[in-house]
Amino acid sequence: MTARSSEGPSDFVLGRASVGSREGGRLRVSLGAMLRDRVRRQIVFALERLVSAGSIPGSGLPRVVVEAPKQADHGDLATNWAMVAAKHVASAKGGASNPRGLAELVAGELRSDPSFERVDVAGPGFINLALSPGFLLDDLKEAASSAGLEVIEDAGHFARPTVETRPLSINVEFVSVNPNGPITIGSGRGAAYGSALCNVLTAAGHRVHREYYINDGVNSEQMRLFAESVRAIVEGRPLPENGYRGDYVSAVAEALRGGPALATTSEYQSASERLMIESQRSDLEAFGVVFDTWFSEQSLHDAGVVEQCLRDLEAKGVADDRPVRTKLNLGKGGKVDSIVREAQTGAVTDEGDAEPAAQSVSGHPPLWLRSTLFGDDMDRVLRRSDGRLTYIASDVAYHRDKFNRPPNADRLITVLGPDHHGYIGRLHAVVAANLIEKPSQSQGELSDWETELYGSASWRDACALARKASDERLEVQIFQLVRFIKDGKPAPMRKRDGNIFALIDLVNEIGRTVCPNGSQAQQNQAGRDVARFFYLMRSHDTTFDFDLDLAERQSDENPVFYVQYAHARICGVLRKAEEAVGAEAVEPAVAELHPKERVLALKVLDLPYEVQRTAEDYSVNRLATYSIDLARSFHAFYDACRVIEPGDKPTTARRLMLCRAAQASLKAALDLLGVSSPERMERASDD
RNA sequence: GCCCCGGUAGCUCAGUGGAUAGAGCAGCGGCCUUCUAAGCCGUUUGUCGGAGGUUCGAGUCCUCUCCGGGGCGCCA
Repeated sequence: MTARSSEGPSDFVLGRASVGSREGGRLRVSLGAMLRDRVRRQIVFALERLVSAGSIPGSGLPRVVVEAPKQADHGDLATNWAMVAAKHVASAKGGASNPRGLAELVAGELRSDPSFERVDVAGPGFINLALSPGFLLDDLKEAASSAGLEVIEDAGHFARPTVETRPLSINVEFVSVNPNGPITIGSGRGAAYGSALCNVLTAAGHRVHREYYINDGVNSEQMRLFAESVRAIVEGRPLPENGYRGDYVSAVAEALRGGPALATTSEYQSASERLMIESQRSDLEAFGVVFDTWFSEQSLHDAGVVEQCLRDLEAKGVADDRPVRTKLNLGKGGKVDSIVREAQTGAVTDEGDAEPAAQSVSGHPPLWLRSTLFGDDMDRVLRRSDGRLTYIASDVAYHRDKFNRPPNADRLITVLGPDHHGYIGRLHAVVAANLIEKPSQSQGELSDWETELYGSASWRDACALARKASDERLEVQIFQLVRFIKDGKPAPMRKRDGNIFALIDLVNEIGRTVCPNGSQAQQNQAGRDVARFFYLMRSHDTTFDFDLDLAERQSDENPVFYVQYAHARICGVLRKAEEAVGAEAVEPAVAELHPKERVLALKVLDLPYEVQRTAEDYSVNRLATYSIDLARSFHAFYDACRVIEPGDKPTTARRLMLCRAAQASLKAALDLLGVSSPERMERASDD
């Protein structure tokens, strides 16, 4: 998050803050949503008083940013405002002003505010704040009476004061593999990431649509080969070259053998696809991933919209069948050095050998998407010379559909695996080609390569504008490779039959190991919890090692259990309190907090902030880190502070409130990750 | 060649332009008559790959560079 310098007082002063507003009769303050905003508001009030008194100028002041200091003895929260503001104040007054002096001025004002227990100026000009217990308890009360995720859904409204966000309609497409095999442990990362991302975006107030794009185009090479493999097995013939093999292929063949007779490969294709899609759906569900829409690529062809889209692109001048392909020679930083036009003399077979045009199946030249107009490094084929349409031809229609179909997505997020990295430029070109408008008048010099590629400044600018629009509306998130570690060494990703391990097998294996005496359902839950947490622990943007040895350990070192155990412990305390104290209403003691209580309270109240940031940068792993931190804070508190003290009911009431708040935050964080929050965890008393 | 990701403690990794860079694991030493010890507390560990730059301040931003992983099809 960047601190924006402001134009005037209206910005540095409250901005659009609306803390504690009511909307629809529902109190929006929850989970301390933005404890930081409440603090920020108090600081802004102090600054306003200083402005009124003429101590500081009333304009040109920077925005107040509240941050958490790394060192605990630097207080609960801090602001660097004085350091940033010093130069503005100095120039406004035409004299020197040092950050520390300015900080002292503001600190003096803040000391009269009962929200703060202590206000210190430190280092080069930080203002360190220790919050008063009453201030913290107000927020904890809200959090304690909340019910986890339900409340977090309001977090987006709180986000507004700090960052301007408006609720968007977001379509998130993830997993989207061919229906030619089970969901693999590789796709598992995308499944975990995509589903958790959707949870977070929802929590931040957006309307989210979860979508799976079924790559079932009848022209797909892989799908045809898959169908031919299944057919070969059913008909007892040898597999085609590079055909599909493995248990699941036989299983599909077996299932089809029992059904109505199939005559053609395309009948085999649609029948086996249906079976695979059903199996993928059930595997994903076992992994806690559910989609709103399963969108069939083939349905676009069937409806004729792909052909229509191609005609539209030709009319717009971004697709044509001239026998030439443009490539961009890119220099450092993606700058275009020069362009190359390659004459396309004929069709290229699957083996990559060029054939004379006369021998190509149809004799037609291919239809090109001129994606280089939008910065892609080479033009892409939409219709092959044999007349068949490519995958990106469907993508043109698919993206148009995603934008135009209700609820009319404001933004598309597409989650892709590392092998699709090269696809980003193409996708943006596809969207830009859809969005391009007629060029208007424009001026400016054209470079050599621009002259060759665009011919005119107005066309160049129209293409650049379309690409910009595409960048704003489509966000491609690439997740990186996962490496599985077993016995301390990288484990093979493939089984003996050559297929990548299935996600469902990973879930089952972990479940069985971790929960040997559990029921099928318990094992599935445990396997899912561990697998999801591990997938989400690390940034999706980094290759990471999935440590199977650690994942399958049913104990202390396993971070999943560490976090879940904290939740179970809280539930245990609350159950005990029910018996010991009952429903007796006692006002929580507003008194000196134990240091561990304070740390826990601050961590609990940090959740909405974490959710907000995660919804901004899509770094879902942050919530896994947060849940571990929160669990740690709780365990430390639990060990240091007795909660149920029959002789001290006010303190008991306060600590129970803290427990309930911690429970709400912890459960919410786990819910967002798609991991369960057990109310009890019994240690398996064995060996 | 170009693009993407990474390089932080012995290992796996967090880290929001801020103060003395943090966890977990591994190692060592303590703590259950007490709300669940799947827990807690203490202790050891750093040329943040390297070089410049931007500024009050850089692990974080920019440029260059070295090393590792991945990607560059009329496949998806």
